[in-house]
Formats: sequence, structure tokens, C-alpha cells
Amino acid sequence: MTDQLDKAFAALSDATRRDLIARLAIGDATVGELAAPYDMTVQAISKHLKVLTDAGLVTKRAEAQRRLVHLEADALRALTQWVEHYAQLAERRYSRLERVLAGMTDQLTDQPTDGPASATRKDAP
Amino acid sequence: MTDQLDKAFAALSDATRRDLIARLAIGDATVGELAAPYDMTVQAISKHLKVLTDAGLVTKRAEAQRRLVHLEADALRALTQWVEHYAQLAERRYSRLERVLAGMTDQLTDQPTDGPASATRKDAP
DNA sequence: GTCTTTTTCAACCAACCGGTTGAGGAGCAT
DNA sequence: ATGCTCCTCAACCGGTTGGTTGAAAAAGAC
Repeated sequence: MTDQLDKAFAALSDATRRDLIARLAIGDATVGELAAPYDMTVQAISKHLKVLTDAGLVTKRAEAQRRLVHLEADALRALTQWVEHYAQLAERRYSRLERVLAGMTDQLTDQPTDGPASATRKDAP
Repeated sequence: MTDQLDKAFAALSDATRRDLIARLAIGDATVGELAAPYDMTVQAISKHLKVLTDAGLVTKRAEAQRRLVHLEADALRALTQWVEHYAQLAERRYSRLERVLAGMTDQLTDQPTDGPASATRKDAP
């Protein structure tokens, strides 16, 4: 589980692989077609594609002696979900803090806020 | 631009750093607080935080001799946007293909479809 | 002032990464 | 069968990474 996220994020950390993703979003393609635009050997692209497949972002199906590479949109969605979760969490917390600060004049002893800024410590998570 | 995406995705490719993000989504914390739960030296966590800051995902502000670490939700959003863009592109293309296949009985010689599956090749992108 | 806390810097190490070259494998085509 | 095309596997190399230890900087506490 965590291993898959490791691989997926690592896969996207390379500009060439992100470029391949962008290309594959347009439509499926063979390894050779994918390699053509790059100033790089086909083996290098093949390696990149292996990284992407190991991360589950891409699949290949044999088509004669060529391999048709296909982008797995669902795997991408798993990434956005992870990131969005914490982005929203942080954003919500922040806006709540803002709300609390703004509302300090209105009502002051209402709910137990978990404390502004530095009072968020935990001992045994 | 591309360099920042490189760093951000690379930063998230490590489970420890993702864990730090998750912790920081709850609220800001000092380096020591962040390091406490881990079976690892404080220096190692400091390094991880440097990676996160270099990626722009996190900022630090001095608070006495401690450093308060803060999660930058906007930087996370930049990642989700990138991934979502291509996820939607691929998904839309796929559903369009499905629509074409389903509609083949209704109307067959209508628009020049870019060809199902394997006919999506391009020579000079 | 000295001592303690908090964090970073520096050097080191094993392991991994992104690229190369070279060889091999699996399918058509002739 | 022989050859051609498309792709992957293996070995290698320089550079980066994730962790360690040790020292030092910066700010409070005494």
C-alpha cells in the first residue's frame, strides 16, 4: 500500500516520465513511438516505462512484437486523493484558525479550540 | 517550473516524508516534535524537512531557538492539479472512445474519429 | 559569564538511479 | 530457415539519496 505510493510518486518525480504520462493521456502508444521524440536510447525509455508499470500507472498489452502502452487513470486518481486529503485538512484547519482569530471579538469562550499554532503537540500518535 | 515538480514529487516518494506531511496537516510543529515519534536521529528528520522545504511543500519560521514547521497547502494543490489534468484527459478520451464504440450502430460514417486504440499514432508531436 | 537545548552543517557509507553499450528474445516477412 | 523489427535483460558508471556520527551555531536558562 505505502509501497505503491512510494513507487508512484517516485515515478512522477522524473520529467521524462511525466512527459510520457502526458503523451499517453492523449492515447495509447508503442514503446518505439514513445521513444521517438527523445534524444535518448530506446532502452532508457523502456526502463522509464518499467518504472511506470511497476508503479501501476501504466500497463502494456502485447500487439504482435510491439507493446501497446496504456495509461491507467485510476492509479493517477489514487495519488490526487492522497494529496488532496492532506491539502484539504491543512486548508480547513487554517481557515478554522482564521475564523477563530476573526471571531475573537464576537464570542471568545465557546468551543475548545486545539490551540493556535504552537499548542498542537502530541506525545503518542 | 519543471524543477519544482521534480522536487515535490520526489519529496512525496518517501514514506517518512509523507508521514511528516500528514502530521503537519494537523498543525505546525517544531523539528524536535516532528522527530520524536521516529526511531531515527533528529538530523535525519532535519534532512527530510530540508527536502520538503526545497520542494516548497513546507516553510519554517524561527521561534526562539526552535523552528516552527508549516505545511504549504497551496504547493500540494499544484501537484493535484498536474495529476488531475492528465487523469481527466485520459478518462475523457477513454469515455469518448466508449461512446464512439457504443454509437457505431447508430451512425457510422460521421466524424473522422482519430481511430480506436492503435490508430492514435503521431509522428512529430 | 557557563551550561543546556534545539537545530543545522560536514563527512562518510551503502544503496539506488538514470543513462550508456551489448547481447538476446519474440514475432512477422521473405 | 534467415533476416528484420521491436523490445527487454545485464553489466557498467557517475551522481544522488537516506541514514549514520561528530562538531558547531544560536538562543535561553542558570
